Amino acid sequence: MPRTIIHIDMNAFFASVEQQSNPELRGKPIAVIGSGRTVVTTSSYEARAFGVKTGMNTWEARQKCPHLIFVVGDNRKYTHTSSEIVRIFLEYTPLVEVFSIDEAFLDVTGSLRLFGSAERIAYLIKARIRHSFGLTCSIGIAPNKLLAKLASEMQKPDGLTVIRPEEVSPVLERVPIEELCGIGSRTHRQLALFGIRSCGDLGRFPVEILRRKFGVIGERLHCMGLGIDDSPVVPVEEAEEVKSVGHSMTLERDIKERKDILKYLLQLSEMVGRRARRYGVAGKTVHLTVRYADFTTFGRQQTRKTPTSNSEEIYAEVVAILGSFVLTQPVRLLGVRITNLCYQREQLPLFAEERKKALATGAMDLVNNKFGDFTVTFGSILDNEEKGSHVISPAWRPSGIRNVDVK
DNA sequence: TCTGGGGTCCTAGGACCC
DNA sequence: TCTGGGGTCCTAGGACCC
Repeated sequence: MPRTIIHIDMNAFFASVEQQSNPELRGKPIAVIGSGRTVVTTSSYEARAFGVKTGMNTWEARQKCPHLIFVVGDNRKYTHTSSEIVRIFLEYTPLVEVFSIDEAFLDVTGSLRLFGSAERIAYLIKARIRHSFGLTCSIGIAPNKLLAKLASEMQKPDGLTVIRPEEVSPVLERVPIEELCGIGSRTHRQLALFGIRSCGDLGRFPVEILRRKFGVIGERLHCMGLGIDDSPVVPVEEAEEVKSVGHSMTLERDIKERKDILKYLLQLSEMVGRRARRYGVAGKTVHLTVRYADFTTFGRQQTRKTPTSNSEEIYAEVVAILGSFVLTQPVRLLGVRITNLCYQREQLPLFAEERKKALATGAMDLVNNKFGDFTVTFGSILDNEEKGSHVISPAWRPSGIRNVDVK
């Protein structure tokens, strides 16, 4: 049974939302940033014309575009708008997968008869989003998620691209492999060593060699080259439960004093514990992440006898982990995460209620459950002068990171 | 003023038990 | 005394996504 999948990608989402909420910003080059040591999260198309890109630091962005306007991001605004947009999607199919705050997959196979065609649904959605929010999006229509996402990338902004089943092979023949979702810079480079450049090349390449080189990923790569993807569109209420909860922060300045480090670790432990308790989860394993001034990053973890969501217990584990090795450089970033999660619904009836409510109320809660925790307030921990950047990015691709080849 | 923060999945090696 | 193998859990790190 062939499916029809729509992928919707909001154009310059955060920047466009800001331009809509503040008319003075419309038509101008703006960049949404976090606070502290931060990078450009999203830039408006006017700014992109000057070469301002996601991931640039503010200094570099200013060099590219001297009259660039910096706007500190407001996650609440973005999650709210995102929720409202998902509400629109749900009017066309119940099968909506919220892929990120500005992207979604819709399986409209069962809605075609009612609305006429996938293109018509796409036009209706575009019109609704433009009318209600003044925002544009790029839409891809294809027989599966892999190809729908590829299609939506093809025309920006405000595009609509259809890849019909009979067009799959000829289209893939000329698409570079790095355009596919799932092929990052490392895999791209490894495949290039085999002389594989286009999806066509990838599909023709012997699968055994891919399997030997990449393990289970090899199989998947082969299918991707052929445009095969059977993964279903998973509505949020059927999505798997989260597997880890964590927070990290890049500090305003690199620090080496143990007491300063502990201060931030307490704050991070509290943030993690609080969120875990709200989700009704407890973790058996506690992870500490450290990034040094020179950007080398490593982690240490410790598994407890019993799971915990208690901030003090998490903090105690983190302190123990920190004591188990020697810091050799000033610290740039600290992170705390719990994994090996147990769900404690029976102990937290409130959570069950919230979950039920979430399922009933729809889009708003769905999105908030997935992305709504951006605005963490740290009640008891107030003396840390920096809170880091809490603007999450819809798409950040490292531009200047030095990758060291393994072999 | 070089380089964020939230996740998932996979691999590989070691400990430990039967 | 020696010689395996399977299974599971744990740890560290890497690749990928937004």
